[in-house]
Amino acid sequence: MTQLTFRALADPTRRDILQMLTTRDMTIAEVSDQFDITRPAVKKHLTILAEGNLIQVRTQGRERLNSFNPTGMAPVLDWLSFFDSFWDDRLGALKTLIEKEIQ
Amino acid sequence: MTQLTFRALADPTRRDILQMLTTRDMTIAEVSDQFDITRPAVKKHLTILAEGNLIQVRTQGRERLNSFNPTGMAPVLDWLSFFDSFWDDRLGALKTLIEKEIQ
DNA sequence: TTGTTATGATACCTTTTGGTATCACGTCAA
DNA sequence: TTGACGTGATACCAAAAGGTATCATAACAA
Repeated sequence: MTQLTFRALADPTRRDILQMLTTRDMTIAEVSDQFDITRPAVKKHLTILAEGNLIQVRTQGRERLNSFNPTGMAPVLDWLSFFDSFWDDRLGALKTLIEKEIQ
Repeated sequence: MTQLTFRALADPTRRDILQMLTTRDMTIAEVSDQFDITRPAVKKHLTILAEGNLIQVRTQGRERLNSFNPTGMAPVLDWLSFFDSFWDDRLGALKTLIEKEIQ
């Protein structure tokens, strides 16, 4: 669902969390340490990110490791591609071409 | 402000309005005709889109024409470019290269 | 001038959102 | 086994979001 992805990206804290998770997988506690909000608040953000398919969670003992899921960004990229011709024709055309070539 | 752009894109109605405005400039009344919500509701959406710098408004007599502003999407593209290496290295590199060439 | 039309602005309501405090539960180590 | 630790879940709160109804204002036309 495209809406769940955009919703997940609408909050600045969640966007920051997402960028953090690109450096390494983290537990909730580790993520919480980086922000001035409580762990339950971070948990809520992670839940919304998971609903938007932007992170994946795997259990390891009593820890739960959260990792960035690049695939989840696809709906946003797709939606944005609608506007390709507006910001630059050449770039848009090339992007389409390369994306086709990849498959 | 990046946040104002993401906030503007978070609502599905606003995203639809934006796509509509790529076909032609429209007044509030014209936009309202396309949705099942009242004109004041549409006005609110247009205000938020304007705050996100995604549309521009010009007065023409007693009408106010709303037009899509492609430049406003830049903060989102910039933020997304952070993840370029994740979804495809070749595409990301090429994009950066072309963007530089354009300037 | 007067009525219609296009729009802006305000007040108000309900739901969602972002946050805290708190408790319950499973897991690891001594 | 017992205590500490990491996490999930729930209840609750204030603010923001999305919506409607309604009124005010400016411009066009007869």
